Amino acid sequence: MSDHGFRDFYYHGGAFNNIDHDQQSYGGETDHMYRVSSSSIDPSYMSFTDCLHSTSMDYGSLEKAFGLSPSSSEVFSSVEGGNRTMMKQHVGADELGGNTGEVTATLNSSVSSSSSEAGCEEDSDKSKKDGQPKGSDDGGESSKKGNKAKMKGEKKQREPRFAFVTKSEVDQLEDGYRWRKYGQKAVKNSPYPRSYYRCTTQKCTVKKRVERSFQDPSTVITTYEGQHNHPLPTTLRGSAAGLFPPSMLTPSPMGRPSFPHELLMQMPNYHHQMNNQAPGGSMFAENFSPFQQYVHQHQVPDYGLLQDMVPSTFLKHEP
DNA sequence: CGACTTTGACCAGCGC
DNA sequence: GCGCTGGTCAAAGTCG
Repeated sequence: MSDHGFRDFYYHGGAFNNIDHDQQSYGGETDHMYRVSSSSIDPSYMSFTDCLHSTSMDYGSLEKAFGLSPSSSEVFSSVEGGNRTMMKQHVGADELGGNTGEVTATLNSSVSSSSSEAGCEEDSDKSKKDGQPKGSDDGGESSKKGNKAKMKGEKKQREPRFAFVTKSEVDQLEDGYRWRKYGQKAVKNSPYPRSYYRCTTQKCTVKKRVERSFQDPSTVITTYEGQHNHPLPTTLRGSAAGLFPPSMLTPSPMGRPSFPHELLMQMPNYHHQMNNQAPGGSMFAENFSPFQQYVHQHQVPDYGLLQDMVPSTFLKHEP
C-alpha cells in the first residue's frame, strides 16, 4: 500500500521519554516512528488528544503536540514523496533509559488531499466500499458491489488512523468498546496475521486492525481508524465502568474518550505529573506508566480484573 | 438463537 | 497488463 492521505499516530503506552526517529516498514508501508520524550512534551500546550482531534494535523500540530519548536535542536522536517511531512527532534540523551514508557508516534500526513479534513468525521470518506451509511453493519449485500461501483471516480480517502504499540500477550486490547472481527490477513514479511475489527455499535464505522510486531513479538500494534459516534457501551466487558472513574468514561471537553490514549489523557494527575516532572528525572516513579500510577495512587485492589481489561502495557509488573 | 469468529474469495490500488 | 498486497465480504462454523 502507499500513502492514501491518512494520518497515523503510534502511541507506545507509557511515559514519554525521547523523540527519536526511525524508519520501519509496517504493514507494507514505510512509516517513520518517533519516540517522544516526556521532557520534550509540553502537555499544557496541547495534548495528544487535542492533536488527534485537530482538523489540521500537520507538522505544525505535531510540533504543538510535542511542545516542539522548529528552532529546537535537531528538529527538522522533510517531505517524502511530495506529500509526507516529517519531523524529528532529539532532546537530550537516553538517560531516561529503556523502552519502558515510550511513545512512538508516526506522522503520515498528506498535504495534498484532506481538505478541511472531514477525515476526522465519518461522512468524508466511505469512499471505501464498506461503511456506507445505509449499508450499515450487515445485510447490505448490495453494498459490496454497489459501493465498489460508487468508488470509481472518487479519490480514496481514509479516516485518521493512529496506532498503539503495546507490549501485550493478548492481541485484543480491551478499550471499552465492543468489536466484531470481520477479517484476518497474513501480513507480508511477518509470521503474524493481522486481524480486522469493526465496532459493533450500529452506525459506528470505527475500525481497528490488530497485528503483532514481527520485530518484537511481545508487542501488539493496534491501529484505530475513525472516531466513535457513540458513548462507551454500558455493558462493558470486564466491567470497565466500575473501574474507571466517571471522568474517564464520560465525554471529555473535546468529545468522548474514543481511544485508550484519550482515557490516558483524562487520567487524574497525568498533566500534573507531566508538568511537574523533575528535570532529568523519571516522569513516573519506577517507570510506571500513567495508568499504573493511577492504579497505584488510587489503590485499585483487583489487579486480576484490571488485567482483563487493561493492556499489559499499563499493568506491567515490576520485579 | 443471536452474537461472534473463521476463512476463502473477491476487489481495488499500486508497482513493475 | 499482470501480479502482489491490503482490505472487505459473507457463508459456515462456534460459542454461550
